[in-house]
Amino acid sequence: MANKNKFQSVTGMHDILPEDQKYYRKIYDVVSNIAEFYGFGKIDTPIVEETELFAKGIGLATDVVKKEMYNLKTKGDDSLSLRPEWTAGIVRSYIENGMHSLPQPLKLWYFGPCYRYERPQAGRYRQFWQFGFEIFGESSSVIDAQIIQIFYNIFKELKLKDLIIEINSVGDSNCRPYYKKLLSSYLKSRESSICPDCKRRFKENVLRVLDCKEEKCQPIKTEAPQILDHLCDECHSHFKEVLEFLDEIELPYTLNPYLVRGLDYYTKTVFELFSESEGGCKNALAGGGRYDKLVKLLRGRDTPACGAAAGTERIVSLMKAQDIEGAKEPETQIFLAQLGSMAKRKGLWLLEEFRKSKVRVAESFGKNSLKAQLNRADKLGAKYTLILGQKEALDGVVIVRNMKTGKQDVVKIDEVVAIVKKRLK
RNA sequence: GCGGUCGUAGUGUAGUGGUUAGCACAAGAGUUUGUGGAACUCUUAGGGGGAGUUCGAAUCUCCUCGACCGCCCCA
Repeated sequence: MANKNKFQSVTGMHDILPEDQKYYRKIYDVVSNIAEFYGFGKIDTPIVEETELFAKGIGLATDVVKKEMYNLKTKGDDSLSLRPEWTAGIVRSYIENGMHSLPQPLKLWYFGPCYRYERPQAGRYRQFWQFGFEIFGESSSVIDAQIIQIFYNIFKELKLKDLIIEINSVGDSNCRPYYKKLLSSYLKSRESSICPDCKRRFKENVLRVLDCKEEKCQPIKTEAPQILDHLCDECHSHFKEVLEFLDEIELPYTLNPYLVRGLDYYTKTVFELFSESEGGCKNALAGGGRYDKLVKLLRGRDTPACGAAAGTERIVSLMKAQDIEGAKEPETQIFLAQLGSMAKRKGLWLLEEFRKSKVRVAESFGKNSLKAQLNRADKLGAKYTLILGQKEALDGVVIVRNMKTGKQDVVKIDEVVAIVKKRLK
């Protein structure tokens, strides 16, 4: 503990305060509207799953599973993990709930926190919110394009600038093993000239060498055999079709033959979305792809699937950097000020009358000075302040003060709701 | 897991070995106790934590915690 007298949030996790909620709400609104339009059903899965689900689904050798999971043991000696991403859990749910017997393709979306034990950094947290879309039971390439389109549309609707899609194909079990061999033998011949990290990658996950940013590895990457040249017929035509769809809907993409993702379950299409604007966040805003083998791997029926996820914190920070507004806060138009205990009681009652008529009224019942209450009303930007004092309470009236002009009218307390409603129009 | 920068009231900052640790904003109370947006007064509240050096540490050293930024990896 950093300070024995104070608690603080744990490393890499932070509060989302009221002032930031508008960004999250805006994102949620846009995402849920789009999900609804495209016919996705919302799903929530538990934050905790069996460790083995992730190990098997994401891949034992991946960094996410090997060193970034929050693992815990229960009293019953079960090994559980906080979800580092949603897909494995959703696939589990798809299988467990027999969703294969629902009309296919089955479309699901989600929005919620994930956990990864990593070093916190720009756009990276140990607790972070992801939203994502998954489509099960459809192998057609049009689905891949549609998933990309959905994410592009979400970002477009959020007014994020300079969006770019990077796309690649990582092949499938027919062609990827062969390509890996090819790449390995190529790299073996150049092993002396690659960076130390790549030497390690070469052993652990050859494909990741393609992702290296080291200067000295670039020429080696350029001359390396590219997976796109070695896709099997099926993967090749699938990928070609995806690109044709993207051309058709005029999405700005670039082929990135070096794009390989860190989760093992991908087959065929993989992609990431970025914003290339100033304040340049090199982090992907969203990433995903096709995972045709995952459902079967997790002991379900052989079911093709495709999906992607986006990082909410990264989007929020980009929105701030690009001066994009969050969801609009409701305005405070009416403030109810009271003086004296009798007025306070009447005020409590009057507030309920307003609530029943769906008129938002702010108040500060805890304050006793009228001055302080008017001050608050002013700061909240109220158009009218209703003043209810001892005198008014006795007479059954309320003073309606126009905050702009300072003009005040005395109206009957039974009519004030209707009168205020009228004035606000 | 590895490297770099940093850590003073709620926020933003000043102060480089001895100061009542200063300022601004915010918050709260008030200036004829029933009238806001100005001014003024007052109040709340501070050197991340722990050790060490020293007569004396916010200031120097070490450890630790945290934040930010890279690497790795990812959303």
